[in-house]
Amino acid sequence: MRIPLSDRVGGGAARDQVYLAVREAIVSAELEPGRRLSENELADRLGVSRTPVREALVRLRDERLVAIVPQLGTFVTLISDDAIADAAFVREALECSAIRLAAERATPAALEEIQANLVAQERADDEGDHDAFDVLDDALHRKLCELSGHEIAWALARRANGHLDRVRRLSLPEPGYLGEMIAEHRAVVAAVADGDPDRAERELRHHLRMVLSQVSTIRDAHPDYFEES
Amino acid sequence: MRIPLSDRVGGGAARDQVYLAVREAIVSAELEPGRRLSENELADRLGVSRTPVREALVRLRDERLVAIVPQLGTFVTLISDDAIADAAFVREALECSAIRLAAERATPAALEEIQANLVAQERADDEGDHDAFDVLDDALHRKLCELSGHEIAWALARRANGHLDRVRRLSLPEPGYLGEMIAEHRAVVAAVADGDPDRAERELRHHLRMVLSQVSTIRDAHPDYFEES
DNA sequence: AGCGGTCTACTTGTATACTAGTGCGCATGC
DNA sequence: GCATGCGCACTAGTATACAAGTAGACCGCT
Repeated sequence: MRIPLSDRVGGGAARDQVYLAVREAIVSAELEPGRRLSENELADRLGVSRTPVREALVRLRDERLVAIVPQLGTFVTLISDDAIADAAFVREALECSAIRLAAERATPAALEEIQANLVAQERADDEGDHDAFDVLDDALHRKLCELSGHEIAWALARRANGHLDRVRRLSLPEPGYLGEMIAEHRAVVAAVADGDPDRAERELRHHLRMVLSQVSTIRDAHPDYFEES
Repeated sequence: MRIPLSDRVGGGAARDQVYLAVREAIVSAELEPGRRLSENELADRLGVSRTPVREALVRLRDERLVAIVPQLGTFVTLISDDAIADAAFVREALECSAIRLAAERATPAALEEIQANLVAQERADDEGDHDAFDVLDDALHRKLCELSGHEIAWALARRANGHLDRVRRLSLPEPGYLGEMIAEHRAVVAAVADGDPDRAERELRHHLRMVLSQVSTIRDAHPDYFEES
């Protein structure tokens, strides 16, 4: 079982790879909400020992994606309205604060990079590549946070965003949905380019709340994934 | 060395106690910035094994209070202007968003509890009990976040706040400083009680920025604690 | 048949053993 | 005396062993 580090795919340590793998599995609902996990099973499946698995699970617990019950088991948390509301609140607070600064500090070079991202989003839309769009979406929001000088805003928002990410990944986008998202992105970016913090914040807040509108749809499609409130 | 759990003071697991103990030691500068830590030494000192120590250190790394360098050592981070700015940004974003909701949702019962806290703050000021004031200060901010319905705002703000906490704890308050703080607290609470989100946010933002004014003082007193920028 | 106690198999929490790698010091050669 | 190279002691990362506790199945009793 002792595998040299160099044989492991990816650059990071075992703990980080376990974290990424399990998080992706949870967010994509490959590990469905409510499912019971076992540190031993995960360790076997990923070819590592329990130690890095445990450290990864602790991080996921901080994100409320798993619940660890001593002497009983570890479970994928059910999607909860409270957790979704908290995630939305945190993300809105952090990103909207960040974008105000971004609007004041944006440089032409950065804006050019962002424009290229928007073009790529449209290409992903044309090709119907939903996964590529998600990656570009994240990259755009991250870039906007970077512009504020507080990259930590994105890191925290992302970490708080687990429950919302699950909703996003579960949703099968209706035709035209991506186009709508891109239009909102453009509106936000335009306000930043104009150096208008108030408008940028308003547009972003509107944009961030669009995702919430999908929650009820997903809830209807997968009631067993949700916590009863 | 195998100590039964019941013999350990406090209610939490070993990992949590290690976390609290080490965090307190760092924030109070008992473990001074730049100091090298050793998992083995900490484990011996606290009477536990390396495992819970490691898990605690990972959490502290997330808060940027320690830096873990593989195969080399773990170090208490130097206080950094960037980290302070990030902490202030995050705290301002989260708490100011929360207090807007708090101003809309505050109940008479909660306001009464907050008033009692303010009275206790004044008693602490009279008695010159700075530690008690810090506890009450935290309790007040936490309560205001709770009122918003997003307790997570306080949890995240606190976790992001490590570098600022160190500054706060290092500062020897000048006479009248606590009185000023209490006056600002009263102004914030009054705006919340009036149900005025805009004023509450403005007052809180002003209040949160006061702590920053102490940074340069501390930097002059302990230049070796700071990262050169 | 229905109920109750025990026992097993599994869980996480903690402790310890081992691996790979780094820096520092000391000894050796110049 | 000084520079260089080797070795030791210590580090964090990972693997494994042990401890404590829970749920559920199963067997015996009423």
